[in-house]
Amino acid sequence: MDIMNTDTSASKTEILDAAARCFMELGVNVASIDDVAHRLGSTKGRIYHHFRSKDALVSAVRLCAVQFTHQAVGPVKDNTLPADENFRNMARAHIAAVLSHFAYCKVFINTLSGVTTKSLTPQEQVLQQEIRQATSAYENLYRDVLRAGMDAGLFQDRNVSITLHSVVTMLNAPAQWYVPGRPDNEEFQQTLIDQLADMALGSLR
Amino acid sequence: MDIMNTDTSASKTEILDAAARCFMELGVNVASIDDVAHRLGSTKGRIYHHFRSKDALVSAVRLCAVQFTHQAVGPVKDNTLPADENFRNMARAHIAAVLSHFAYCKVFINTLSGVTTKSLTPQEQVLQQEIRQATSAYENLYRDVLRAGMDAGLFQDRNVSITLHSVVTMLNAPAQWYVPGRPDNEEFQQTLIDQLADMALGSLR
DNA sequence: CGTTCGACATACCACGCAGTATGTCGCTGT
DNA sequence: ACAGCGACATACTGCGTGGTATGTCGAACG
Repeated sequence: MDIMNTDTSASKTEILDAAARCFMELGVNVASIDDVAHRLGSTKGRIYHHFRSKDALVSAVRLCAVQFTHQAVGPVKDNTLPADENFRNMARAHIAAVLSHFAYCKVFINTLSGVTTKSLTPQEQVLQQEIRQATSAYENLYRDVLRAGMDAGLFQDRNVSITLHSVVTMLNAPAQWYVPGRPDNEEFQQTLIDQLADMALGSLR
Repeated sequence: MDIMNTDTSASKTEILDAAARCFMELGVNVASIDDVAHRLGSTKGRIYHHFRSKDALVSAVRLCAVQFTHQAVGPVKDNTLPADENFRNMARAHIAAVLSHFAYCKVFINTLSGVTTKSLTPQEQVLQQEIRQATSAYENLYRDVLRAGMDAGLFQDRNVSITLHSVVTMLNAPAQWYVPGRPDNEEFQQTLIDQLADMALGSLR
């Protein structure tokens, strides 16, 4: 009777996929709910049945982006490894995740600023806080490794916040310029993963 | 009779400053023309007298951002220097420029994606093209140095596009997270310039 | 087999905001 | 002193869009 939880969940993720793509292509503010619905071959009713508001939909997409990367990087993190090697593995997993869930990640980084949507309902503020919390949790994965590397003398001893923000931004950079879909042989993505991870690691030592 | 060119120019830059701040604080799409006008103590009439449309105003702000950094970095570039030293000077100048013209640069990086404002007037497309051209010209400053450094064996031999995009994104990163205005002693900004430039350089070799 | 309920579709409203048409005021040239 | 123009202010409109209220339809109950 109630494995239809899977049904609603499937419908939700389908909506999220369409929303992520619309927001990616048109921009979060330009894309309308009707645009998302039209891509689904549906109408607004379906979306507003699953999400309270447009902001809620956007927040859901952003939260997914964080969860995707976290789920990709968390498992490969291994603190028994030397910090530099550990970091490289994490960086590679992160970049691969960004490429896999491109639309979500692009929306996420494009909404990092300008979310000052003034007076939002308490319901919304909770979601925002949830995202910030998830983001912080994810960043702390790197904060650990950076501190360990600095203590071990493997990384330059720099301001941790500056280092963290700079390196994470660099790892997210493909979401800003990479154009997916092209005759884009898998090979280039591997080159991208290899070289960008090396650059990120190089920026630390 | 016509040094009032200076007058209109002064009024325009005043508008641009207000627009950059509004767009930075509220987001480009959320901020309305009326918001910008209100910040100036004026009305829409003044803005629409100097700019054909809102998109034209946004484009003007973005173009200013590129010009600011170009004017800051161009003069310090010295190809007689070894590539690594040359790059470091350019990076430092770039970061300093980002901090100086923070609002403009923040708007610029926040509008890097999502400018697919579908059917825009030819007038607008010209502006867009002008911005892309200026951006390319600026990026070519770095492309030169990267190639020179790779040829000289000072930098790792990597895909130039990947390297360029990654490094420039990293140099622009402060526009995404840095919060100006705080009890922010000048000292931190110097630390930021020093350490971020070092990281960018480190990512190359 | 009637009832209920979830998952949407349809039709509609309200409003914010870009853009415009028109008015006003001060300066400048002649 | 009058014409003309530049630099705005004021008042107004139209449309896009977020949100809602209501209808429909099929599938799970009992």
